[in-house]
Amino acid sequence: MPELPEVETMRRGVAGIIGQTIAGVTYPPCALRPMSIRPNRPALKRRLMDRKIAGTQRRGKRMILRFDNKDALVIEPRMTGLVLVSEPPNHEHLRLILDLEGPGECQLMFWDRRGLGVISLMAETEFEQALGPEKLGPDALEIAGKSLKSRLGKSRREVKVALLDQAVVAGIGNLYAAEILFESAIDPRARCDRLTKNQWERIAEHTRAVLEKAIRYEGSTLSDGTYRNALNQSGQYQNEHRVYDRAGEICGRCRKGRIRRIVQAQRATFYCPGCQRKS
DNA sequence: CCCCAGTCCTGCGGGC
DNA sequence: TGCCCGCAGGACTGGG
Repeated sequence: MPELPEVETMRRGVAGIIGQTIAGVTYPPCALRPMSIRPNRPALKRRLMDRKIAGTQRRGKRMILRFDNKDALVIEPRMTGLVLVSEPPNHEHLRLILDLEGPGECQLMFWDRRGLGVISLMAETEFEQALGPEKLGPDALEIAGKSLKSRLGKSRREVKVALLDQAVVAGIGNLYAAEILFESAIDPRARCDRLTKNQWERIAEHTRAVLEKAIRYEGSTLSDGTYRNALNQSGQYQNEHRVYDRAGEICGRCRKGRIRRIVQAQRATFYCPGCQRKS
């Protein structure tokens, strides 16, 4: 499930496309539900043709291609979407191919098994509305304790649920929320309004540290094997998980607690009852 | 403001 | 052995 580290890994993996020009846009035949594309397919094709890729960006869990005319192609992989410059896992779930022309020319592909992903081409004003500070909080790689405290300090929400809110901080999903709170030694059920300044600082610090380390490991490929980098290779961070998907195991930090799985906001949460505290 | 359940969707693994 | 159901969860929506 691509969260910030996986999307950042995809972005870095396609660095070679910068400077190339879109010479072809194709939507491969797909018996399954097509990936959602805005505007519609013919219009997207028309607006993409002959555009030069000026750069790539990432905002939270979204990857962005910037063009010479300031248009932005915003890619939200959601659960199973991949951005690739090599052979996709299969052709059945291939949704879009951009033929690129220029030095080191290649094909840029979007593959999405479940088809929950979204691709949107936006002009500048639309982009600023859709990805602006109203919709998305600060990027998780740059989050500060102060910012978390000012946004959540009076909230009665449980801290783990609040960290998944992209308007608070952009880029954290279910997996990394669990790992960040483990490293911060904070109980995921703790109420935001009961956390101290020091605890917010710890959360911010470990958010950056966990995500940076996960980027170095090129993200997490879970047992379903879906997530791959731009070259269709697995990530390695799943081997570093301390709590996620480790229910029943003895905690590697306190060596006493057993990792528990609970449900918060209809999502699985993993934590160590031995060393993650509410206050 | 926040919560909850439902929606989209496919593949897989547990249970019978 | 085979089949069916439930689960996986990112973003969003409508009702409370």
